[in-house]
Amino acid sequence: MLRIYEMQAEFLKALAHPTRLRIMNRLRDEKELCVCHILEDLDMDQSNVSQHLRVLKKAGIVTSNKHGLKVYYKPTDPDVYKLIDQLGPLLSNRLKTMSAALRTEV
Amino acid sequence: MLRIYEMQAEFLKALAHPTRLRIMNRLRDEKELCVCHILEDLDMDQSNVSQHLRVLKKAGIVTSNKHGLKVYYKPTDPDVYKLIDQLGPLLSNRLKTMSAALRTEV
DNA sequence: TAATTATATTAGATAATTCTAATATAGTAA
DNA sequence: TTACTATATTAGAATTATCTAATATAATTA
Repeated sequence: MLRIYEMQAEFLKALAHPTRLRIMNRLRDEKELCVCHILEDLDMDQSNVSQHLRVLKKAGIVTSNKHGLKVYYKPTDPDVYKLIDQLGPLLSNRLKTMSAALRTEV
Repeated sequence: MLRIYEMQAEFLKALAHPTRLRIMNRLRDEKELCVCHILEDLDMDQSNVSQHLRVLKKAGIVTSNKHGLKVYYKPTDPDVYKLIDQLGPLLSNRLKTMSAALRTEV
């Protein structure tokens, strides 16, 4: 029995959080980034960010490796940004449609 | 204050469910499809499917219109499939990486 | 009007996610 | 060894998502 939709849903769910999308955006174009630098941009609890990184890692979206005390994260597959970058046009189209609908309904 | 990551996350979250991905796949290449036909493929409770359709609609991913008793759904923006179709390669790459890792570790 | 059909909504139970706070671990340096 | 630093884990509370079952609504037909 194929569970492709389950796998797709798990992947999307792992991405579908503002903090995790922020982390992924921070990792864009970076070879890799240590947690200490990821933390800098986020202004969030260290343990919370650590938990979000775990979610991304469990879904296979990022990988990590340790050098000394520091742990470096990077996207497993840079193609994940092709997916993320589809969101921009989709959302702006949606806003356009909504505002057009507002205009005609008023 | 920009909430772009929140909007992106909401959109992804609305897609991130096996049943909703199944529905979206069913709607692919269709001009529009009535709930009765969507139900056919899913073998699920009618009210459950109706609730999933509501989630998709609230996120702006599908739109609906009523003709008589029937309600027809279609994707708001066909470009949503560009995003969905990125999942295939990402997941198969992930599987490849995992099976390679297994081979070297045994 | 009454019955039927297609779909939506509600209520409530269960499960999953998220956050905060506290604590644990692993590596480094004194 | 002890202290310190970077990161991870755990526990528990609060929130959100999901499913099932029951009911409601709106359009159609008899």
